[in-house]
This record gives sequence, C-alpha cells and structure tokens, in this order.
Amino acid sequence: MIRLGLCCIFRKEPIKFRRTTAKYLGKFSRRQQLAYLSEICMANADALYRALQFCRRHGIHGFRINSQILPLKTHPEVGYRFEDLPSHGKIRRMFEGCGTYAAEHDLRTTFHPDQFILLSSPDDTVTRRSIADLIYQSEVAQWVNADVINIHAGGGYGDKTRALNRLRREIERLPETVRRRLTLENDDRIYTPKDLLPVCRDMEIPLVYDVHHHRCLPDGNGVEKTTQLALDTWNREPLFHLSSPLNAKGNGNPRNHHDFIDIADFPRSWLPLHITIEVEAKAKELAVLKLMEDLSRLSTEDSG
DNA sequence: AGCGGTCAAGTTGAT
DNA sequence: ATCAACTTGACCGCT
Repeated sequence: MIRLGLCCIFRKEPIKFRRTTAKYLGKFSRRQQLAYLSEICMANADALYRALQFCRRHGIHGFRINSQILPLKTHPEVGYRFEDLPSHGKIRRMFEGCGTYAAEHDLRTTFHPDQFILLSSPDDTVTRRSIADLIYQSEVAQWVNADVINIHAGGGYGDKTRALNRLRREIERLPETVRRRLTLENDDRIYTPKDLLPVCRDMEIPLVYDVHHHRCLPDGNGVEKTTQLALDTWNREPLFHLSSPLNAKGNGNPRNHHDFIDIADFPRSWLPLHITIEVEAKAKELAVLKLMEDLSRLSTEDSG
C-alpha cells in the first residue's frame, strides 16, 4: 500500500554517485573535460542501475535521483550538451535501461532540484538558468521514466503574493516535458501548504506534502486536513516527505534531519493511503529499512 | 592510506 | 554592506 522511497545516496551499501567541480575541470582542455565528464556520467548511469536493483531486492519502491547525475550539465563555464559527450549514445541507453528496469519492477523515480532552482525570483537571469536546469533534469527523467520533478517555491522577496504570481507565470511557460512532472513542496521557512495549495489547484501542479516542514512552519491547518488537501492535488500516486528532527528539544537547529525516523512522527492518517513516502533521514537505506520494520510491527499490533 | 579543504548556482537574516 | 548558514558527501591533492 505505502511505497517508501530512498533519497539519492546510500549509507552502508557501496553504491556511489560521482561528481566533479568546475575548478578541477578548468585545468584541462575541452576535449579532456568532455572525456572526463563522459566517464562520470557513465559511472552514474551504472550506479543508478545498481541503486534500483538494491531497492528492488529490499522492497524499497522509490528512489530520488541526485541533481548532479550529469554533473555540471548547465554550468555557465563548463556546461555541455549531452551529445558532446564521447559516449553519449551508450550512456543514454544505460539510463533507458534504468527506466525499463524501474517500470518492470514497480519502482518510482523522482528528481528534486536543489535550492538554487527558482521560478519565483525577481532576477530574470536566475529564472532562466533555473529553467535550463529543469529542462536538463526532465530529459534524464524521460529516459528513466521519472514522473516527478519537485521544487520549492523559493524566496519571499518581501512580498509572497507577488513572488507566487511570478511562479505561476513561469509555470505556465514551461516546456511540457517539465510541466507535466513539476510538483511544489512546502518548505520550513517561507511557504506553507496553505500558501501553495491555491497555486497547485489553479495550475494543476501536485503538492508534495512535507509533514516535517509543516510542523516547523505551521499554517493553522492540521496534518490530517492538509494530507487530504494535498491528496486532492494529485492526478497520479501522491508523493509525500517524511523526516524526524535531529534535536526534538533543546539546542541545535530543529530543521536538521535525524539519522532515522521516529515512528511517532509518522502520521497515523497516512497508514491506509496508497502513496509514495520519500524518507529524508541521514542513515539513508538503513533508515528506510528500519521504518519498514516499524510500520509492519505497527500494523501487526493494530490488528492483533 | 588517510585526512582536510573545497565545492555553480540563491535567499535570508544576523551583524 | 558583508557574510555565514542552509546541507553534505565526495573529490582532489597533499602529507
């Protein structure tokens, strides 16, 4: 019923995604840069396949793909066209193999572009670069059959209504490959579910409900009510986020994530739902597996 | 082999 | 006006 998703990397399992830096690449000729990037991209396609195999073996049915799966793809100095990579044909076929594997084994894959990807910024350069990045991620999403590219609404810029209006305008202009995968997530500083739901409804963009962010930044609606409102924005299997705070009480930033999920943080109203829950916990696959055990124990106790 | 400094991006809020 | 924090492991390069 509930599908648990792993986020990007592994704690124990020896599956690593490679990356590089613009500074390092700067020391080489363009030809050498492309050869090196090609090697990394191929290694990442292979790592993704092994990640999906791990998930399948362990009953994990979701995997979030790191934004740097094709490293520095849209970087202003060292960015590149995929077709310029020496092994692009083979790399693409490897990613398509991941997509086939995911489809065959009921694995859901998603993307979560990071904090720099903004559609609400008043700075047009920021927005244009963000859209370029979304287009790159949607291309990989197409190969691997990922149905979600999830972003936050961005900064407040002193006027959240105007910022959300810019967001709406940019969503309207997005290429269809991005738009049909785009989702919005409530954050822990600026935009609550209540802020985002009108945009989601009007634009037909699903809301990824992060219950931990909602507890950090409440909006007067409870978890149960917000769960229902979020469910209603989805035209496919809903995707939610779950994490436990590092410091439930006392000092430290309550927004940081704990190694594992405290089952007490799991909303009971989610138990009967047919949804994907991405587990944001620093112990990664170990945390997903532990949550899976805790959930099965919970249902045993409830019925017995 | 091991360890430490470093890494594309934007926004906020403290100073 | 400036700058750290956010979040974070993996990489390179030096010892």
